[in-house]
Amino acid sequence: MSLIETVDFDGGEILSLHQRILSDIREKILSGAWPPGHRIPFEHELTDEYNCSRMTVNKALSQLAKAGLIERRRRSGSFVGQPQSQAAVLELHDIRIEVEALGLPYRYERLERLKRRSIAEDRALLGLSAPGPVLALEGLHFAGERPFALEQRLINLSAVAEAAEEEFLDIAPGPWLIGRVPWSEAEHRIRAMAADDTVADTLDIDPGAPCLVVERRTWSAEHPVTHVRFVYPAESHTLVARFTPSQG
Amino acid sequence: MSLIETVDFDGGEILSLHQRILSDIREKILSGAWPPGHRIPFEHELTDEYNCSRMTVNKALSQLAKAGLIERRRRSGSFVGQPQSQAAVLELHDIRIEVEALGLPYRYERLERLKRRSIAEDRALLGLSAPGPVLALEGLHFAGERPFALEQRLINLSAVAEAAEEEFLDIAPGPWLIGRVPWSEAEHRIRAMAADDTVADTLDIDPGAPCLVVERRTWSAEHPVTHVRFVYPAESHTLVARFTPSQG
DNA sequence: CGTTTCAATATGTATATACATAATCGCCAT
DNA sequence: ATGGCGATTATGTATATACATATTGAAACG
Repeated sequence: MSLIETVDFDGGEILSLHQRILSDIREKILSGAWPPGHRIPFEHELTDEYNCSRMTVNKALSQLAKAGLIERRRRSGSFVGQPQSQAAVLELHDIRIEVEALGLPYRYERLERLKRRSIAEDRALLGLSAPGPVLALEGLHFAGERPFALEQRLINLSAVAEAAEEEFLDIAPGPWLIGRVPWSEAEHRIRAMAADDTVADTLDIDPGAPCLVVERRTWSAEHPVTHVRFVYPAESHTLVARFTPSQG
Repeated sequence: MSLIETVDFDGGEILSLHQRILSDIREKILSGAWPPGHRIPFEHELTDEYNCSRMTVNKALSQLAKAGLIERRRRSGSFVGQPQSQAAVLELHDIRIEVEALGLPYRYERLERLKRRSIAEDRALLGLSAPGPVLALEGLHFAGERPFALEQRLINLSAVAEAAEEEFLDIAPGPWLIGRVPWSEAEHRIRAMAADDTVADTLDIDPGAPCLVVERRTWSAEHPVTHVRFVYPAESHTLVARFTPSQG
């Protein structure tokens, strides 16, 4: 028999001790068996219960604490936390993937491409303080024959110089940027908007029709990279977000 | 001098070794110094660099791996991951807090309250398979004198029996439920919608005006608890979501 | 009676060690 | 060549131990 035991139980899943402690406690909390405020067993008690070292218990509890499920207090013990503010994780996929998930053929078409020195509006959208070259793009994502989303994008050419050479005729800027910009932070704004005449015409919907607007500002290493606005006709799109007390 | 050293540097922040390794590596990845695919030093190399034990390095790297910043491969080493699909964290606050953040007085008013045996539509919204008692509520959240959001809610009375006794005259069901339902999972759907005549009248906007709709389904311990639909006039509300490569 | 001090306690961080396991590399026999 | 085999290597998981640190509760003191 090995020194490190793995336990085969229930569904036949193999869990490490660490994971078993984690899921046991999580289950107790999520089921309500241990309500908010309840003191969970001390580390040394769990050490006995699971017949393992304190380090193993400690790692599991620290993880639960980081996930916000429990709160740890020196000298007092660990307590089930109060359910915090609703925070949901929103997965924002590439539009190609969304369209193909619907079983429809995807196509991107460039409508406009303009290189210019940033005007005040560009700088506001990108969060730039000084003027510099930007690329303004407008394009349309199709699902089959129907417009699926309108994309209006600004790229900060000081941050992504190579973009100046790219035509973006039928490759969308999103996928192009991923892979070229290493890792980034982003801020998203989601709102509803009535289609103005131009947007309505482009998306082939009625003027004034409701649209879902998703705006994203992206930074890489503190430098503004891009600002993009996606406009979806209301019928074409629902964002789905999930909240599960972190599996952390 | 203590055995466990803490290091005081830069901004004067005290970081544990563990945290220092974490933030050093994160910085290298986010700055692009170590691009995606780059092999980061082996554990034993970092052990030398930071003059600490492998366990400490291992904990830090495992954490980065769980956060998705790096990918670990046995026998090969650890590598900077490809920036994954955009996932953003959406904080969905209580409406009272949102309104008060705007500096406006908040008020909730019940419009309707109906206890009934679930009809098919209720069960579809709640995700119930068998019929049972539900409470259907409709209420209006005010910011000052103006309607801020319309709330249409179903509560599964089999899961939250006490709700049957509550009038919800001027206390919103959201805050009431928090604290009574221990920990929960939720699914959110966000979309744009045109106000129909009833909604327009209630929210005091034009029929057909765009609205942002946020629907939330909540479970606790696998049991459906509540379904709620918030309808915001487009002007009144923007959701903000942030994505930062996990600090995990 | 209030305050100060101190020991006890539970968690926080780190070490050295041990063994497990998956993947890869090179060797060898076919 | 090539297909299998074993050694090597880097990570994965767990242990026992040590010392740090915040907090509490009780004892000692003015």
